[in-house]
Order: sequence, then structure tokens, then C-alpha cells
Amino acid sequence: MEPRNLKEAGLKVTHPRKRILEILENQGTKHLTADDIYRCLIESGEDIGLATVYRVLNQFEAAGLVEKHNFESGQAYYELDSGEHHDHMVCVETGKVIEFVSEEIEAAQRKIAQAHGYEIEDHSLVIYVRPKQKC
Amino acid sequence: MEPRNLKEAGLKVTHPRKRILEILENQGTKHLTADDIYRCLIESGEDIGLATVYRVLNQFEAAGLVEKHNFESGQAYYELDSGEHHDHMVCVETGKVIEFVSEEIEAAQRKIAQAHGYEIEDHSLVIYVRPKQKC
DNA sequence: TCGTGAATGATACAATATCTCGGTTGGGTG
DNA sequence: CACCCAACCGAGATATTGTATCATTCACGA
Repeated sequence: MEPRNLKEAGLKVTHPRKRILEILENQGTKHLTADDIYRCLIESGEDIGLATVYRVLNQFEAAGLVEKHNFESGQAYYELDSGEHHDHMVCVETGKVIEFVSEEIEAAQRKIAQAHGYEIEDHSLVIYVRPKQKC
Repeated sequence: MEPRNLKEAGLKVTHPRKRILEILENQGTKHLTADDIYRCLIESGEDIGLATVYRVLNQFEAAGLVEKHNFESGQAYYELDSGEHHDHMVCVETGKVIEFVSEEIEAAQRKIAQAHGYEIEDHSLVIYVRPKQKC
């Protein structure tokens, strides 16, 4: 199971790590960039360096606490690892991100990888969509 | 249909654009970064700036001549638009890229988007795999 | 061939992320 | 509780990827 806190992840419980984890927990449905988190810290009066944010996010990722997504923006987005795998659908008009799971797609992927003599290590599926009803 | 040459794409036929298109056409199965292309040009004695490579690749993408992929590397990879859509499977050990098509997955995606009231604009599926036989 | 607007190359700049290093601190040990 | 030290931190330098600017050059229709 994924670690749910810093100790379980084998990380010292420091102030910056606690605050960053809090921010990730309080994220709504939004996926945050390192800079989002940095600015959020600054706004709440914290004195935490941007380098620390990147370092901590990398540690969190290595520890399995968070997932890192690249989408198509050249900027990485982070979200807490919910434990259950899911893919993403991004609305190109509103930027809204919807998470979904499709066992059908998962199975098809395994089949394809197997057919080529591989096993799946990971995968990334992002569907870019727009609202169906035209104005 | 996708444009197959510079004129059809509405682009002036200039030396840099011809050479960059040639390099993309001579790419084997490999997907190239802007820097790959730049170094290839330099090695073959051309005097073409890196800025031009980026500019031309962006124009090619806008014109539908090439596709840009982000994978997970923070670096964009380019390949000629073959006209037929395909997804990618990347071997995390060898870096090899395999292209594949799965109508099963395509259909499942359409179904999911529709169920949320969206239509698909585009999508990106990358499966990260490793060879099945362990040593 | 000539003229003109588009394209180019060099370089400065911007954005994202990592590295380095001196100073600080969490938390185990005595 | 006080000490100690490896782990951690903040700041700024640096690396990497890509874009903007601008003077010069070039493609191509007349």
C-alpha cells in the first residue's frame, strides 16, 4: 500500500514537507505545479525556497506519495497518489481535469504489450476533449 | 489529407525547411528531438541555427506535417505525420519506441468522453514497458 | 533580373528544473 | 534533557529547453 504520511515514506518530518503535503491534501480536484505550490506557500507567509519545493516533490514521487503528470504543457503537475490508478481527461477549453478508470482500456493495453513481448511498467493516457454541445 | 510537402503546407520552400524535412523522412523508427535534428544538420555541414530548427518544427506541426510528442522526458520528440493515428509504447530499458493502433482502445475512449458530455479533440497514450523475459 | 515581404541566424531572454554549498534541524542516543 | 550528526534547508548559480528580437538574407512572382 502507498505510504500515507511522511514517516511511513521514510522521510524526516520537517516543516516544509508537512506544509507541502498539506497543500496537496487540500487541493480540490486541481493538479498543482511546483510553482503553484511555491506561490501558495509564499502567500501563506512561509519562507520556503523553490528548490525545496522541487526537491520535496521529487522525494514524494520517489516515495510513492505523489504522482507526477506531464500532460502537454512542458510543466509537471503533481497530485497525491490516491492508491487507485486512474487516467486523465483534460478539457481544452476550460482546463478542467476529469479522472477516470477503464478496465477495458487497461486490459487492451496489457494485451498489446504482451503481444510485443513486453510487460507494462507504467502508462500515461490523457484524452483532450471539448464540451459536446456547440454554442 | 495531410500535406506531404512544403508547398502543400503553404510554406516557402527554403533550404533549412527542405533539409529538416529530409532528416525527418530519413529517420528510421526513431523519434527525434529538436536538438537531434540540429546536431544532424551541423554534422552534415549545414549552417542552420537552433532557433530555426525550433521555428520550423513548430510551423511543420501547425501545418500538420509533423506530430510532437512529449513522453515523460521534458523534451519534445517529433515525427512525420504518417496520416494514420497511432499510439506509442516506450521501452524503459532500451528506449525503443513501438507504434501501435488499437481500435478497441479508441472506441473505449470515445465512449468515456461521451459519457461525460465531451467529444475527443485529441489524445496521448504512452505505455512504458520492459522486456518480459527476465535475465 | 529585381523588389519585397517572408525567412533566417545569432543572440538575448524566458521558463522550468537541478546542483552546490554553507548553515540549520529533526530525532535517535546517552 | 542535551548532544550530535546525517539529513535537510534556503539562496543563488547553473543547466536545459524553448521563444522573442532584430538586422540581414533569400525565395519567388512580376
